Amino acid sequence: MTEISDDSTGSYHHGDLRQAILKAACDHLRRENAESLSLRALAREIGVSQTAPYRHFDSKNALFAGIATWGFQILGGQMAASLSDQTSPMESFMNLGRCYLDFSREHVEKYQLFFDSSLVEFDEYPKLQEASGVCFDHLLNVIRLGKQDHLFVEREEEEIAAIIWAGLHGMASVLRLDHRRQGMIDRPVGKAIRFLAEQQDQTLNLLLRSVLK
Amino acid sequence: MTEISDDSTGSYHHGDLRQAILKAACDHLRRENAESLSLRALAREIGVSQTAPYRHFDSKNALFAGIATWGFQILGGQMAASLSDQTSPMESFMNLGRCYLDFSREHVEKYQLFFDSSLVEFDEYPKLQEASGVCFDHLLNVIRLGKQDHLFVEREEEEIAAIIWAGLHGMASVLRLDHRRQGMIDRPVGKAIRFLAEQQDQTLNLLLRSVLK
DNA sequence: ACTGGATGTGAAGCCTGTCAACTTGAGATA
DNA sequence: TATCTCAAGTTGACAGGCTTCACATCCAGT
Repeated sequence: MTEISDDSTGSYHHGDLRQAILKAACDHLRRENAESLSLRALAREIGVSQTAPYRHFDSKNALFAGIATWGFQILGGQMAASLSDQTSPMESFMNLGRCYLDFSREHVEKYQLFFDSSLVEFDEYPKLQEASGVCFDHLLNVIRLGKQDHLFVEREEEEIAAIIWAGLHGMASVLRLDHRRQGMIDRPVGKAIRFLAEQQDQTLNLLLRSVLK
Repeated sequence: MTEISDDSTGSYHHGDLRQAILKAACDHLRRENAESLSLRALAREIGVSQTAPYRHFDSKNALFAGIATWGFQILGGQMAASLSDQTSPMESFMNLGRCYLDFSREHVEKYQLFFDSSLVEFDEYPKLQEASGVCFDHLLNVIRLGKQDHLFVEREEEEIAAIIWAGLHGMASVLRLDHRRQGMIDRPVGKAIRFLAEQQDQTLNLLLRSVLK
């Protein structure tokens, strides 16, 4: 500590390698894809030895699980925040939906892992299950509020949650295609995707209609 | 051709290697995951040299694109079949939905690739775009029928299609989790998934409601 | 019979995930 | 202060994967 801490100085210990890896991995996933992500390349980029990441993640899959867990934690926080201003159940519902879609857009790389069971095996990571459970509970809670006001069709709360969740994920997935499929821009499917992107709020409203009384 | 064609006889040409690779790859994807699929292993399994697959697929990604294309062709066929028996637009709609969900269940490995842009880059494979376009057109056609009967909310047909498509994909995605997440079986989210699985038709109905007048 | 294009082979280069054994350094303890 | 301990990082190595290139083999049409 006698000198200014300097990145180029090869200090043996990184400081917060775990977080650095998570961040670098996310950056890569945004630019490239999961197939081409390599632990070695990440390590090189960060300026650390090839095997250093293994001190923090048991395997490449564990890294993906770590990213997903991080994602759910962020999403959970944003959901909680979006629900904090007390409003009607209906309003809360819309806020939650916007929150979910915003997250899926702003954290594409994390969101993608939520549903990619070829990269993340939920069963092996209790913390991941925990974090995702918290998010689902937020949705359930809003539905319970709505049920008190007899807003919804006569179904179990979990079922209504599942339908809304599916709808939101469907929207997120289709919207995601927007960035990638330039080739379809002139086809009907391209037009459809653009509609969804431009009229998100109204689509959210329609989605809600499906479970309203 | 003087002898009975015998698998153990090392005939230089395989006959239909391309199809054999597609099939073997699908088998693997059903059992394992995309990350662990290797062209070499496939070749070994089929009994052909490591590099033979490259005569039929430019790269591993091209193989995935090939599988996805095959998938869309099958789906397109099944959609067409499900629409062939003339019924009401409403009935057609439900048939199409069931058809989509059935496909996603019976061809998990192909369906998965439809939305996995880390494995398949749509823009690079015109045939893939073509095949997926055909499927989307089936959906559009049904919606046009419904519009003639003034069934739907006042929106462009592409927009209605996008909403239904998103809903169906959402359902398919959530249902897919059923197989994998044993650890969540006792959590609310597990209950939700089971609901969706057991009451598919009613959920489809709800989904439809969202775009009905 | 011949020839060209499609299909399959073998060797080689480069990269990756992962493991085992080693080193470093920062903070606790005496 | 001197030492101990242990998480964090390093080195080197192995097995296996993708992909390319030059070459071999077969089939179809002339």
